[in-house]
Amino acid sequence: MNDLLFKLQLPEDFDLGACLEYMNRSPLECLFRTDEAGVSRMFRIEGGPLLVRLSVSEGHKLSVTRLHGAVPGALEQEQLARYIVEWFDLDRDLAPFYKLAAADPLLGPLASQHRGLRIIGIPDLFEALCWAILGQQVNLAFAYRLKQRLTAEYGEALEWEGQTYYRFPGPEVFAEVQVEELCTLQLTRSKAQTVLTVASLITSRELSREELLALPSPAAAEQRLLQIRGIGPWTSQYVRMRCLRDASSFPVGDVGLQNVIKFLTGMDRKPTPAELLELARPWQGWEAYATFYLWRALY
DNA sequence: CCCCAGGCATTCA
DNA sequence: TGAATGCATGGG
Repeated sequence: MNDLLFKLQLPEDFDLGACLEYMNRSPLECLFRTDEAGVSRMFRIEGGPLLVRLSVSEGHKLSVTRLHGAVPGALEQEQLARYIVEWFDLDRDLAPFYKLAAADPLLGPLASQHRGLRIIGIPDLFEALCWAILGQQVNLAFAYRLKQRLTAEYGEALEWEGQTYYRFPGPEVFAEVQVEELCTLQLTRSKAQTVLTVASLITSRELSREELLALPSPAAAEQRLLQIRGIGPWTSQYVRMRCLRDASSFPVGDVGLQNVIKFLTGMDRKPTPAELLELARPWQGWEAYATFYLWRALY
């Protein structure tokens, strides 16, 4: 079928291939499917599920095509476009980042090697919070497994051409769910409780992405998130980075980041948060991008 | 059996 | 305010 819905003009310093490499890092990823030249993802619009594929087309444009499902109206296409802009951070000018990276011994090689990679966002607040919560203090493979189970159990599935596509469940799905039920998916009690707390806050509109973005500063948004039990510094900084699109967010507690720095600098131990902050001084304003690129050295 | 993983809450000085 | 400790779970 392959209906072209619309095209988005891509910014300079965008390379879909570099983004796909990152997105392709786990075979357990269940919320989108990458191929050599693009990525497909399921959305839900008024008319039902909609399967969309993104790929690059002539003139440095991103083509958005409908593979299957409901036909989006003009308004829905605008929402979809907005989602994609946030997903790939398309409206950010990366020139300043590459300028500082070129002068940085740690970032320089990574910036050249992955040039055009952007922070792959998680525009939906509930999904972003859940992903961070699931990822607390477990290895990444297990975090993906937890997300996969949660999605398969509570999300929405769509079969098309022999593949299954999933959509992450909305927070309202968890209204009647008990902690014990989530624990059967191998979430710890604490993770299960935090997921339910967040689901309830978002469903009742006590918490929203719009509200967080409307706060005076990203730091204020972080403070707001920290008030929620089960959400600590790492989770709130991670959400700032992946959902609120704050390029200056710096998850210093991140063990992956610590390990990369240890590896790249040849330290015989992991750096302390204080040492990381010192190291990150030249990255002022771009700490999240620095972190994202540094993560690339891990896989 | 031990250590680690894209932490958090609690306690104690 | 900040360091130390307990905690929960699977993987290697």
